[in-house]
Amino acid sequence: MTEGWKATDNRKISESTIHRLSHYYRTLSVLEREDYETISSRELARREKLTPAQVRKDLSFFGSFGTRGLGYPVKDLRAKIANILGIDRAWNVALIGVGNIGSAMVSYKEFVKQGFAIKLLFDNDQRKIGSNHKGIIVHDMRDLEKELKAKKIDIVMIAVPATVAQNIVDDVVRCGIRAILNFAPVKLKVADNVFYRSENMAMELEYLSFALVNLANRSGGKKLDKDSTNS
Amino acid sequence: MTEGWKATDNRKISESTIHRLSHYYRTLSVLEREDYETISSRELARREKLTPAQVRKDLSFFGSFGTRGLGYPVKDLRAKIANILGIDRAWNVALIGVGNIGSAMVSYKEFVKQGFAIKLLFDNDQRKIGSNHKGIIVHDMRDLEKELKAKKIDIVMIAVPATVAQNIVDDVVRCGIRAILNFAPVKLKVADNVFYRSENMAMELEYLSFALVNLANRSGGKKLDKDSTNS
DNA sequence: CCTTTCTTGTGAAAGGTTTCACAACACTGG
DNA sequence: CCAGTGTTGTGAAACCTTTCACAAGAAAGG
Repeated sequence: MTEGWKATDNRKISESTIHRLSHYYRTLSVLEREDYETISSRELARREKLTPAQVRKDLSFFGSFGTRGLGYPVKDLRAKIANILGIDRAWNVALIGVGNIGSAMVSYKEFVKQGFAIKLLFDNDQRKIGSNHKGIIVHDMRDLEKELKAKKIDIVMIAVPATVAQNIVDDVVRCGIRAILNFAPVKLKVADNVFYRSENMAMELEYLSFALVNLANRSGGKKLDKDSTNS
Repeated sequence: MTEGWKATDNRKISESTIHRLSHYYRTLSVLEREDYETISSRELARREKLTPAQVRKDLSFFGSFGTRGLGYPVKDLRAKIANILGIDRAWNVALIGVGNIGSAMVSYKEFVKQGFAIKLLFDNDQRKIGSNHKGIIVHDMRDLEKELKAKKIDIVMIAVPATVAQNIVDDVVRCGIRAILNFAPVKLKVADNVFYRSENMAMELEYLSFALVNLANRSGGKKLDKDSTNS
């Protein structure tokens, strides 16, 4: 399951729209703290380095939240986006693989802040099983199904070596999990009724490397923002 | 600087193409280890869950590497992609912020494997400065410019709290760095002659959350792969 | 050397996303 | 209650990416 939801009126909602919504949400949180009452698409776009039309189109997939002549009510819009993204509730997350990256994720405060609580840890290293990370006990992989069910886990994060990641994701899917975030540097195959995302840090560095090589070769080629729409 | 390079004949190369190249590179590495001589776009596409046309089009931006009737020579194509991505050389990377995520990155083997060597660490916590992580000394942020120049750093990774990330990225750019990978959960503003990428784990979870909510609401809407092209 | 089979490379078509442009509406001030 | 200004919501246009479809070339087998 890669992409492809429909708005109320059947227009297709792209992955990019969802990611921008996440950004709007963060910006609106800041604005709310700064006591803004309303914000225009123009100002929101300026802060996000987008066009005002883009902002309006993104929001329009989900309804009309603004007032002509005035803009969008900051507080309401933020709540509405939280609802659309599903982060107005608590999600139970399990993490498999308590290595370097896994440990970092346990301590990562941004997750909790957005409603993602890591409730379960797994590893198959006997030395780690039973140990305590930030108050969470590391369980044996053999208890996977039992524990996932008991703790009502919604989302599983996978931070294991690339070589075993596919086996583990297969197990996880077999336990009925429908949403997986993968940190192993491999592309995993999942049934298409499972939501799957992958975070690949090395690939982002490769993109930068490509950019640097092309910058050096041509020493030009830079793309300017076309649509600053500064106020 | 966000996107926008041109192929030899001026066709535009998209971000997606570069990311797919990274994937092809990994698959070709596996194939080479398994002693494959050649691979067809059809087979490569099957492994990547893409269409053969997509694979051929991606490669065609950079030249014609295949032989009609035969396919692509695995070894040569891998080398060629490594060259396109710029990972056929060593890049010097510095990491700022030796907290949870920073520490994980220091130990992340995939970087070294792809030619990205972390050569420098920075922090502004006096307790961390001078300490040793995997053989690399943590430097004071005050020595930023001196050390970046001395170690000929190409790429800087930023793993500091969101609140200070913008200041740090400004400093880094002032030191002449042109490529930045950000792990802080904020969108940073950089001049458009700087290559910038951001890794935001919380945003990926939000995408999964959105997917789960929409799955629950509609219980349908899944998108099947259209183009399996199985052999 | 000819026929068959295979697979690339690529214009053209289809499909998707972003931007434009403007009608519709809301508020303000006279 | 009307004119002026500001901003949304949205079809249509522009732009970008993917897929199709096929000519061109390569190998194999007679």
